[in-house]
Amino acid sequence: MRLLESEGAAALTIRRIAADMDYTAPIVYQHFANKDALVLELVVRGYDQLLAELRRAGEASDIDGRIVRVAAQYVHFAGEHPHLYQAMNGTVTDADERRRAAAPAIDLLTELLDAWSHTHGVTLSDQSDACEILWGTLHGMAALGYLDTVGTERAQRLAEQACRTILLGWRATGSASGLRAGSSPKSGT
Amino acid sequence: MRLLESEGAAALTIRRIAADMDYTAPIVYQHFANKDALVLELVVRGYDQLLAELRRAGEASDIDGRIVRVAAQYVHFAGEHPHLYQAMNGTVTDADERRRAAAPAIDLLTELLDAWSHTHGVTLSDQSDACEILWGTLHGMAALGYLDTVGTERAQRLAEQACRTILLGWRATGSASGLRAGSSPKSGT
DNA sequence: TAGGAAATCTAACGACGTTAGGAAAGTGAT
DNA sequence: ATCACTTTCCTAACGTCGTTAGATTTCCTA
Repeated sequence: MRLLESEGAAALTIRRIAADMDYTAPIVYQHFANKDALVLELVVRGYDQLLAELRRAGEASDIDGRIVRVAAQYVHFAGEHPHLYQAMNGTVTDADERRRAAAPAIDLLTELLDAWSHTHGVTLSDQSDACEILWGTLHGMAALGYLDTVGTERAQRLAEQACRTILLGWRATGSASGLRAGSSPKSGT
Repeated sequence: MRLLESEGAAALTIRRIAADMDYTAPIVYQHFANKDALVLELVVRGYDQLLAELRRAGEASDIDGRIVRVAAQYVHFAGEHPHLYQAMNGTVTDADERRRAAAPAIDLLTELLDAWSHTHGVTLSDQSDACEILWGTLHGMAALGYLDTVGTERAQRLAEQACRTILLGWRATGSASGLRAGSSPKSGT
């Protein structure tokens, strides 16, 4: 993990891992069936850490603030651990195992959305759809952060903004009718 | 390109590329400085094709429909060309070059958003922020499509839904006041 | 037809993931 | 202390990768 985070995926070599512990390459295969299994372990631990940080960020009082702060923390994590995050979402470990590793974090989002819809009296058309949208958006903003033209801090801001916008949009759809294209937006029931 | 799309990035080998054209490996280096440059060329062509498809999808009449259809087409492209799309967003080609390749497609989004805000009389707090959010969201939904639990069709639907929700949210923020919160304390702009 | 230029191949280097088989080191009983 | 046995670790190798140097072939021109 130390090697991955400090020198990137390209440096994460079986021989290099072994050498950093004063061993030779074959020793690694006594602990992992192959390199993919090793990377998967790193990915799982990455999601564990991410989950812990998201939980801590979701301890605010009001539900909207909690969601927004979780979103910001997600992008912050991606910015702090770029190589790890890219391994967590890369093509080395297949999609199914990644999803399984991410499940608890997604559950956290589901809980937050549940509380949110309950608090605001908004029934989302599909709870699971809403969760996926939020999850996907966070990943999208995190990916933006790696572009030189965006950067982590702005990506974090964008995540908060996107989050607030989506929540607002859901409240608008939830409250039926809502906006009118003209000039005076009356908020209908 | 044919090899990448049909057999994936793992099969995209210099020797394999050469063999498929009845040549040997060194010949490839007369056309590309190294493998990264070759992959970059594929990425650029991928963005060209994506841009063309997005343009075609953005020919509907009403502006909201155009944006939503572009969003769906983006995710559709990612689903139709998974290996190419993953190369376009992978870590092999660095972020700066990817951004440059994606620029025209992002410009298209900017134009659409411009027309949208003009049509609805909504002035977005930051045009460029809005564009990045939309762009990032599309990527997020596309990434979701690769999960077994989501799939391309649902990801496409989610993209349309996320798109509509965000637009609705922007109209709500743009029209000030908008919804009455009822009780929730929310952070201002 | 000879000679130079262009095109292409063979062979190799170092590094990779991975495996097989042997050396070394500890452990227990005699 | 010596033997057998198990555990631990390393050396050596295989095939593949990206990449480069040098030889070889092919082709055009004078």
